[in-house]
Amino acid sequence: MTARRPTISDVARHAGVSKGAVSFALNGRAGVSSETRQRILDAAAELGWSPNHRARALSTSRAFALGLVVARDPELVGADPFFPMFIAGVEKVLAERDQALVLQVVTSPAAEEAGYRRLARDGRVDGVFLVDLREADPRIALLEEIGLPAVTLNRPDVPTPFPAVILDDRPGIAAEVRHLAGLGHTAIAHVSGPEPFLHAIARSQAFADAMAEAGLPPGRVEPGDFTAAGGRAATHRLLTGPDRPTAIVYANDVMALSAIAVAAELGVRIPDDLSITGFDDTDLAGYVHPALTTVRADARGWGEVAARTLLAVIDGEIDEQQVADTALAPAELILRRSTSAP
Amino acid sequence: MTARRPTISDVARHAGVSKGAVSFALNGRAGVSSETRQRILDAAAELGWSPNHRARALSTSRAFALGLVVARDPELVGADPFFPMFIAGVEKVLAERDQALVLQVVTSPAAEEAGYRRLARDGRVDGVFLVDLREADPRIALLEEIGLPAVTLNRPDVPTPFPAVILDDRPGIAAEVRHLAGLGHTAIAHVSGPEPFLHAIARSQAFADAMAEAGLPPGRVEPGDFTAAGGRAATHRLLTGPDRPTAIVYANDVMALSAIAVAAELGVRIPDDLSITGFDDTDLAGYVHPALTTVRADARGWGEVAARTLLAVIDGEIDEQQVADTALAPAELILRRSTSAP
DNA sequence: TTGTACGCGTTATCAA
DNA sequence: TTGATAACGCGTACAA
Repeated sequence: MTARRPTISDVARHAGVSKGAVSFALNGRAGVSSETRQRILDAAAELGWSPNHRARALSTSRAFALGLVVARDPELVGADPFFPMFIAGVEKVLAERDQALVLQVVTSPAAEEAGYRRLARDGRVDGVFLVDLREADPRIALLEEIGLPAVTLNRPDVPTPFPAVILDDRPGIAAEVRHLAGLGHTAIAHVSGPEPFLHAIARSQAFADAMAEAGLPPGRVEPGDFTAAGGRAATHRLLTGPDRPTAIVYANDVMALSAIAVAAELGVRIPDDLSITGFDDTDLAGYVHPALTTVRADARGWGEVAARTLLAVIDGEIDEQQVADTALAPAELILRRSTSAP
Repeated sequence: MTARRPTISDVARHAGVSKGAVSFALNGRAGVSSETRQRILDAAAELGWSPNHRARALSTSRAFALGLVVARDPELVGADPFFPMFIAGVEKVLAERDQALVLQVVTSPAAEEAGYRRLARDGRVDGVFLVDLREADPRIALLEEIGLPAVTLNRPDVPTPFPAVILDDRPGIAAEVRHLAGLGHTAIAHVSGPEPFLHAIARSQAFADAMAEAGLPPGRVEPGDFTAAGGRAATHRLLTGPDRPTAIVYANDVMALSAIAVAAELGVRIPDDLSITGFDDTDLAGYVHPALTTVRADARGWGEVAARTLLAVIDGEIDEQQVADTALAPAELILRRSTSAP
């Protein structure tokens, strides 16, 4: 027996009413008396009816799904605890609402645009999360053009019709610089993240601002790329160049962790000769020698709030004009052993 | 102007044929002469028609999407390069076929079952990837029950109707043990992955087998859990207990990397006093001190083959009875600096 | 090749 | 206000 799944018509027949009445009753809409409503609900329960998602999607022109397009190099994604945590947060909200998450991983800018267009053309999702915002991010205009709702993680540097869910990286970096300055460091350098990313830029900016606020001369900034290889190269330049810094603030943990090896090879002791700080608080950060002082953000909470916000936008609860940004608690400093007085 | 999207009826009208003819023509099916077919194709192109995914999904009862339910702790996912790589491989295949990937991250066994059931009930996906297979994995029976096609990554330890895509972990571990034995190590220990995972068990088994093959006494095995904390604890037990090993084979990189700190704290030099090997070749592995000897598998290729296989199962191209397993090249040894003669 | 029923829930229209 | 009827979304499949 194939046990055909009961449809709304079956329920209607069973309850002795029309299809339309069933739809109203099941969606809690006015238009049916409470007693027939109950009869319909009973019939539905008895038959074990559950809505056919595809039929609903067709008739309402909704996908009941949200999209996430990840354009980072997968190597880079693997070293970052952000994505799994963020997605776990998103998932928590979506599970409650019977929504799904459609994930795309793309490896080129062309594929990225194509990815969003395909998601929109096929009506695969009702909205998307815009992560890893870049300078003059072309996706803002793209999504406006194709009419796909979105929320951005942090605020873009271009006019945007989309609400932003903000988790400010800067206080974390500032706290690190203050911590180092408080220990007596004056020659503090920074290894940044890859240029186009707004969060990388924000961290660099926060570094510069915090240095100024601490009354210190601007520190050297070496470009990094969030990878271990990039962190190693940048660290090597800093430690072998003139005016060796006594502390380095890294834009992420992986780069900071790679510095431990460079220091060991060059005979530079951490933290005695060199203090280092990371960003992310990866699983490993607390289990290296010396344990890494870093900064932790609530990526999971970010995912939850972003998901709720995006669903609200889709449901029209948030006016696109009065873009209401939501701010989360900023990243917090985790003091460990990789920092000490110079 | 809302520019209603052209439907198949519009195309039919434009080409002066029936809806059915259009459907045949666009799907390259027989039933229309090649000239009317061309006329229809021209009309479709002129109107800028593209199929309405939702309507197609409803009438064919297909989702045109595949599912991936990740039941690992998100903390654990973040430290593992497997998922992003695997997903990138999957994505490559799906993009070509206009399929989507629906991702679910769950944090409890109950949520896991509910996740699969929801995916099936809502017809969200046409099939799923079964990753992180466990002992007597209940998902095999669950998926059979709900009739959701699947492919498993590696072969389960219970009867399965699903094809397996195999990437054997064991040769990688065996190569590590042979390498260490070749260097003269005899007291080799193993820090395993968490019990229920079949890949963790396979690695432990491979370790035991390789030790026997090398003519060595069975090495000590300490349970790990793939996390840095677990790796640290296990390493500490091994290095402070009796009969300290001269080499440790870890079931993953994160645990091996955490050993570097333990060794440093105990004054154990790597590799002089202790050789260590990892598994995964994470980004950081080559950038610690000393660089980690480990094993690398082609997770991206795994994703590609798994996706192709799953689509073939869904399309009925693979007979469920004659489960045809596909084997990929096993993981390869990456020799670096964390191993040397005892 | 054509015409049309079908998949299934939503919603506008209309009668009671 | 309650509820029935029918149109709608759009492509597929089968009888004619």
